[in-house]
Amino acid sequence: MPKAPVLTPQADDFPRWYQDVVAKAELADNGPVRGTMVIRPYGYAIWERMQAEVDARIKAAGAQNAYFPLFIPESYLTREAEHVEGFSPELAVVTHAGGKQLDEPVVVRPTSETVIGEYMAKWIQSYRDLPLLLNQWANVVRWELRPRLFLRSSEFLWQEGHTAHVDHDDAAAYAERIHLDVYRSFMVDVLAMPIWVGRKTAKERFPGAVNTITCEAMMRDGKALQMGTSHELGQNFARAFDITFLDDHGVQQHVWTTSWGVSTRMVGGLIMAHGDDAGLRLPPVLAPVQAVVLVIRDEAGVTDAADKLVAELRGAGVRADLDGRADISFGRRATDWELKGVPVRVEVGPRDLANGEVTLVRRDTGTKVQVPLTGTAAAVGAALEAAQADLYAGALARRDAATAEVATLAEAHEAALTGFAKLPWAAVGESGEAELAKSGITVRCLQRADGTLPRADDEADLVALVARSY
RNA sequence: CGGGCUGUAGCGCAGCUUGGUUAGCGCGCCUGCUUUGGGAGCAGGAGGUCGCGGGUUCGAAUCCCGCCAGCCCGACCA
Repeated sequence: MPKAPVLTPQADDFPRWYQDVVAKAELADNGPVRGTMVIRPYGYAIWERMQAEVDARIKAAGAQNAYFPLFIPESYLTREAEHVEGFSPELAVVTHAGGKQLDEPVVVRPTSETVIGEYMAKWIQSYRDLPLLLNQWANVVRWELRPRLFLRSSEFLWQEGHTAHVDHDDAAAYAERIHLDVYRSFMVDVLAMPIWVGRKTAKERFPGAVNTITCEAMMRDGKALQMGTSHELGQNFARAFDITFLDDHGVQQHVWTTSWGVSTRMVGGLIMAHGDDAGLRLPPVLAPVQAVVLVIRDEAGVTDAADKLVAELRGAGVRADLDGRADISFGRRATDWELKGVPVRVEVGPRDLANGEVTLVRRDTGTKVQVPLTGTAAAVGAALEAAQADLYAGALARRDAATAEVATLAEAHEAALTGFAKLPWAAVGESGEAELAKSGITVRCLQRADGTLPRADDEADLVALVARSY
């Protein structure tokens, strides 16, 4: 009899598989308040790696980090009509504090356009103060009825950028720049995830935005996940918060603002885009631990050799850790590292050492090769590079195989059972969008025929990408 | 908010129909010995207000009533 699988196989029950991975790879736990999430050290290490990579890109795009308060006066939210309408169902509101009822209730930020707008108004006087490019790393609260760890929780962690510009074109260009140079670059180069970049339909747009650009990724069950968004807010918030500047002709004008964010949801996306029946598969560029050196048995100088290997790998710039827990069976430890998705395992045992070699195992492919002890660092480096490329190629192949180009709504329905459908936006329209919604299918984004970003909803010959989504 | 289901050890469950010893099983946990090249084996051990409250009964995890909580499906979201 074969052993029971470590995880529920994806093909049996994908959501169950997801929960199993989150639990067994020790990524997160449910918090005591329904919908809240405890991020465990390994899950948080993944998030910290994401933060580091995204933060560096944000700074390269010229934005600076700052921090705004968790509590926002309720009145701020109500100043922008669409914004308050969009968020009010999921607001957590503090009515009592300091032992008494508050004169004005305070909301826990669901996003910070409003507070930041208030301060932009204070700080911006002249066109010389523009553009103002701010970002903050923070937690936000959006009360959720149907929570799922990482994908949808009542409190989550994210980065939210908020910028102000002299005119529409500068704002639009910056929102697009962030989307491509920060988000797409990060998702493709670090997460090894292919994504569609497109424009949200009016129905799917951020409350208060005039345009929302999205990164849409496909999970291994064929469903879509929105991995990040950038919004052009036009002058909506500038008017609501009176953010004005004196232009170079001495004329007072409202600024044009943008906002953009990615969250801990990306951890969920990463799990579901790459994970397999043995657990997580982390792309090497992201992985908190890129290589684990595993002592098979602590005899004949094996531990010493393993220690040296770890030091050598670290010297070569590899994030390497030692697993010298020789009191736990080899098989158990091997499965644990597979669950955690560590890209490369270097196994060292007496037999290897006797031959002057080590066993190198790739997590993504499962391939095992013997390499000379003296060439380990180089072999690990090569394996990491190959794994990064192969994970991307695999995800891209799966996505393209599960994306059908169709012509009609009926065909789109069919295709969305297993993946994405691409069809002319003209064949969908707002009525078609409502029709699809009845089956739980949404228009993920609109693209031009060549895959580039549309400048307007009513451009001719736009293509709609539709799918079921998380 | 409407419909369906479930509450028994950290997790997953059996037991309930037909009330009756000390409430079991798997995983996990602790101790010891033997193990360690794919989730170890054996032996011993710890761990429970059976969701909560009431009722029926000599006796309730089991039957009855009420409550509470959670899960799944229909309107929104990073």
